[in-house]
Amino acid sequence: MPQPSKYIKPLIAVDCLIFGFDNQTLKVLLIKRKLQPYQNEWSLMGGYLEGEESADEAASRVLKELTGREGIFMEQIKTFSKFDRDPTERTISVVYSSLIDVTKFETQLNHSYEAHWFKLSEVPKLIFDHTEMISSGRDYLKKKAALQPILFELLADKFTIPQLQQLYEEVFETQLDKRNFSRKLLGSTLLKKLDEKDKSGSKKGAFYYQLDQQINHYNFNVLLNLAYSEL
Amino acid sequence: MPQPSKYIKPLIAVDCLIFGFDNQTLKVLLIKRKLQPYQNEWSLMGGYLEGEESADEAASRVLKELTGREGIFMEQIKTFSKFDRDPTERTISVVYSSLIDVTKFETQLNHSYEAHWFKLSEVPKLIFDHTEMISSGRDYLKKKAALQPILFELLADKFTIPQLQQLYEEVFETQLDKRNFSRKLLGSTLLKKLDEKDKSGSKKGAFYYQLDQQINHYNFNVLLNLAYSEL
DNA sequence: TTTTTAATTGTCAAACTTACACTTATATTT
DNA sequence: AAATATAAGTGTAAGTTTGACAATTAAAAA
Repeated sequence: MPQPSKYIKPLIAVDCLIFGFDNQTLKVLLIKRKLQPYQNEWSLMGGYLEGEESADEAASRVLKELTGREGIFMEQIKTFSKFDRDPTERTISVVYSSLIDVTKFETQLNHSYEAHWFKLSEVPKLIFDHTEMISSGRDYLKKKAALQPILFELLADKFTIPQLQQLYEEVFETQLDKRNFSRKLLGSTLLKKLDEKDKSGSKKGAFYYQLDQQINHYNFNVLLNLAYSEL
Repeated sequence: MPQPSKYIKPLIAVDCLIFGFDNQTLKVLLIKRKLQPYQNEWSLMGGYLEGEESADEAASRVLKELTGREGIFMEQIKTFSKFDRDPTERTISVVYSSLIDVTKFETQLNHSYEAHWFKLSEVPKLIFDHTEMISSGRDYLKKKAALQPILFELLADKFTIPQLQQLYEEVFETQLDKRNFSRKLLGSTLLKKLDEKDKSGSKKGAFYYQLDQQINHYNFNVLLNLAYSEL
């Protein structure tokens, strides 16, 4: 049994890195910090572990507090533990990343946090090590998305091929040829074409697609080859 | 500023998941726990955060304590935080994974820990959630190795193509065709052939190779294609 | 009817993957 | 000294995928 004198017992925080896509740009959701010190500075949405909560549970709670929703895609990214990362009190923070469809949440956000979506290139100065958290999360997203079809979490149920391509271009910070892109995606058995068109982006309109149920039968190769040159 | 009453302040542990390869099998290094309770049960090598240490620093210290070495490849994998994961006292554990060359460390191990290498298929019952830690780490290793040439950390400076193939087969739990394997690897500009042969594995002997300095120019495609079908 | 805009689709050459089996170097055995 | 045993090392052809490239189409707007 450890001796209390030698071992530290810090506060445990969870911070939520929330990625969103508005069919144009990849964004992160930031809030104005409510606590002193650094009150009203921009930061990730966060909170402290309470009672018998695990970090996963705390992150779900914190995420629900901001978005009003449960069951949002969420993954643990990394734990930050430098001694003086929070000058107020020794705190270790477990960072989670969520992917959400911006349009679905625009109206539901808890307004008391003054949350705002920022383009990744326009993220303001953040408190503590939150800037580093974002770059860890961005890196994680690239690698994860190279191996699994998770970027669909950022899209609405129905989406168009051009929207999907734009998303991949944003995440991997690259340009893709649209002929090759749609050949790959449509050849993947991943997508189901709908009869409906999205007319918002062009006069001709682009057909909507949905993720096909059987994402199991999916051929990972498709995404790998899209992505590997950008990692 | 958080109120001490509402928020928890647990002990912070680090646990080291140490992978090794003996040119045959992928293994993990386990120790006999020294602390009560569960004394003498098998577990990952671990320790508690002390003083102003970050988790990275604590993990390095713990790893050095067991192996006698510094500068070993090490990465943070995941943080485990379930309420009752340690029934003794609320403890949150940050798990790290290391890759080491078994032969290099066989003799240097700190014997007071009674460390032992176990095949992944023969890991005994472990304390707490350490079994889950191993499976998280194994999963992480696959994904990481699919995107980056890290498995060389598990080999000696000099290694043969058959050894390397055996390692990839172990990590990805698959069989690979040796003609295709060597064609890919030798075509990658990743390896430099030496004049020396390893005669231990066969009568003919296999030429040694080394990692070429310029791992930057490396073509990730090589590893991706080796790996994607196994993820 | 014409214009404008973005969506959609095809081809060809090059590179890569997969499947498959014989030859070679060396130690060991006879 | 010759024969044998063992794992290392190597080649090829067919099929598939990639990457580079531009014309056509649908529909709204002028």
